[in-house]
Amino acid sequence: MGSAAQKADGRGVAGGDAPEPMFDLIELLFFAYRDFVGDPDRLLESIGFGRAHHRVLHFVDRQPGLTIAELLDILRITKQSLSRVLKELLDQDYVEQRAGVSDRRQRLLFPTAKGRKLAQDLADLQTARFVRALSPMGPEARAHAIEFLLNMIDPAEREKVAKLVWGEIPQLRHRSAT
Amino acid sequence: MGSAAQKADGRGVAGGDAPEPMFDLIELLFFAYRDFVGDPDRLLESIGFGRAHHRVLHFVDRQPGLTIAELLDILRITKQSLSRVLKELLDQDYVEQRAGVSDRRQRLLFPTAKGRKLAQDLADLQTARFVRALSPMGPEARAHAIEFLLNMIDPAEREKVAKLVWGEIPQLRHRSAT
DNA sequence: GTGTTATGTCAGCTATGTTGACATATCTCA
DNA sequence: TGAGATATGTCAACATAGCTGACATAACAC
Repeated sequence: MGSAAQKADGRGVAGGDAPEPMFDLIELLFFAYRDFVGDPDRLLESIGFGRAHHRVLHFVDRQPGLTIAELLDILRITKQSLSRVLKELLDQDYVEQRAGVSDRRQRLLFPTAKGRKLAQDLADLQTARFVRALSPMGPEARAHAIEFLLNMIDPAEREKVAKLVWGEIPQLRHRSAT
Repeated sequence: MGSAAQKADGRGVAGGDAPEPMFDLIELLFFAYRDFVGDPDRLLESIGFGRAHHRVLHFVDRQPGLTIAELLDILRITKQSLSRVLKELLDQDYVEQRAGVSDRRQRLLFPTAKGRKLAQDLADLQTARFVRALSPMGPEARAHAIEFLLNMIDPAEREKVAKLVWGEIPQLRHRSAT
């Protein structure tokens, strides 16, 4: 870390201690995330939806044809939690189901035109915030933010997330290993 | 944005449209935040606490002598929500109250030794994740992450957050206004 | 001494997660 | 072809953490 090597509390004298707590990053990430979800929250509330609906719609929009099992794996919630929210999205024509082609037990999820519109509006709100955050920074700011956020994810999850985000991994992005 | 100026859907022909959705940043922030709070969640669960307890303890630990009103303002929750969680922290000796000195209606909140220990353990978990994320990146990665996250916060809130995080604002950090 | 403020508390509601148990349709494979 | 595994649905009950509204108390301010 930068400076601050001296401290007067009970630790940090010598030996393998924890590094200085990064209170700034901890708190900034807390507030940044709150505002990041705040924009969508307001729009969703106006149509009687919540964050849970947002997550489901987002991933269905991004991965049309997603199965229930895949969605549960991405969201890491139980099927009972998912079903309440998904039922509302289906009933109100934001999402539709079709039977799987090779396996007719599967329910493939697709956004309707109405669902794609809402998903796009929500993504636009969040994108606008990223644009406002990054535009006053250097040209590499976006790449740095992507690398930083990817590195914040559990290493065991990164490949799965990268596949979900970019399809089939863009180019192995570790400045690390060497 | 990098490339991708052509698109085939119904928009983006000309005129002041929204920019391309930044799905990568949207999803990476979602997963990064989930893992960021996942470490504390597991520790908290082992002692019967939840995220709400974490937030309260964190800010009491960081701002000893915080009043109820100030805490409500930081967390943006109602006093009824706060009171349930705070009561448990008080009952179990993680936090203690003292009457305000100049205004005895106020309840000043302080962490106990036990509370400081827990707050530190939680902060250490989150700090370790930041260290793992930043160490394979360049020496300026931390400063970039701080600037990025601060810029993600609502402009109207930034000064308040900066004061909370650094005390009295370090040095005006806008590469933006030129 | 009256009105405002800081806080506490009771009661009930909502959103979103959980577990456990069981039902149904479909697939797979011996 | 039939038995077992799999994908999904559903019922019921519960937990956490937010909310609103109403009312109480103590201490401050003028």
